[in-house]
Amino acid sequence: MTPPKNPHPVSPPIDGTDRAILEALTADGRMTNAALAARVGVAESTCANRVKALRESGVIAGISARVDPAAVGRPIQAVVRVHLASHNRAHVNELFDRLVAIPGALSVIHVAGDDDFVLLVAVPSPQRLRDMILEHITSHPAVTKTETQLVFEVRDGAGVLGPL
Amino acid sequence: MTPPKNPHPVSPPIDGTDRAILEALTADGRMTNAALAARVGVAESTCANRVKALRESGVIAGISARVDPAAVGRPIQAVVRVHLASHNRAHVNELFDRLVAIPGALSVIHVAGDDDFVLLVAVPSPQRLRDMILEHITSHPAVTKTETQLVFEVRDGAGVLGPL
DNA sequence: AATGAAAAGACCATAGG
DNA sequence: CCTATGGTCTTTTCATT
Repeated sequence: MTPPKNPHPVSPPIDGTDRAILEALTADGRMTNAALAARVGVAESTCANRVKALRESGVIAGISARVDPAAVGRPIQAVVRVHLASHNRAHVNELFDRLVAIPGALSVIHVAGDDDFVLLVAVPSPQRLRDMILEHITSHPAVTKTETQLVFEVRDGAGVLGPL
Repeated sequence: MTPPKNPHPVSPPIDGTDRAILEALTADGRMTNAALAARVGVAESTCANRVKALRESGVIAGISARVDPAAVGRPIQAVVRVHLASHNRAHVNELFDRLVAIPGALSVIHVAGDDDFVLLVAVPSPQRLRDMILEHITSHPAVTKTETQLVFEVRDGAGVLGPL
């Protein structure tokens, strides 16, 4: 008999090579496979296979460009916290769908606690922030209250690859 | 005499082609230059030049892999809101530096409003969330209070390229 | 699984319209 | 801004260990 399998069908165990690949591609997602292989110390073909496996298993959710909101006409950012009256499942899902579709929404988080949703949005001006909240958020019947905080600065954190 | 120059050294105006490039690279940051050129309808040389300019001017802040936190041992996420006693500049900056260095910190936002910082963190377990907050946040002398909300789900928003 | 080597493909710089 | 052409670097595939 083989020993018990990893209970997770996806996400095969991540070894040191995989972690090094993830670190490198987090820093520079367009690094060539050749450079990546050299950096992590495996053959190019091996490296290419690892990356493919990491993408197919979803460990790498995607490789994408990060666009500076200010450079495309949205210099103001805000955190908007949304409270709901009804936690009815259909209402929550429907609102979630609406929130992610708001132009300028960067991310939408459904949370447990004081609030129900926390949004990060980027807008052209404070006036447009007000319009956005009134039109897309408080207008929804399930929303009882929003609290908005102007963003001074966003910084990426240390990320997910450090020590557990 | 040449006509007056664009006053902005960085961020030259973004035209439709640039927007299309940004959209494509946001969806797939590893698209080849040839594929990108075909998609946006310009010559490959033009496309390569546009992309280079967008990167150098900072409109494209970077191209990087997004790693699924759950796949690397951090299945629990939380939003942590941090209140400060002192808004002394040196204290704020020092705390900001500490917060971004916390292992598992995904992003740290300095805001104006009820809170001073809003963090998104990914941790291995609720116990480790508690440890993280006690050790790295509430232990700081300027922090008076934190409020933590468990994350049910994070979704990317429509992003920054839609209509203004 | 990992490797090395060879064929196919992508990229960059250059020059000219 | 487009086309075109080299030369160089990369990716991909496959037989081998």
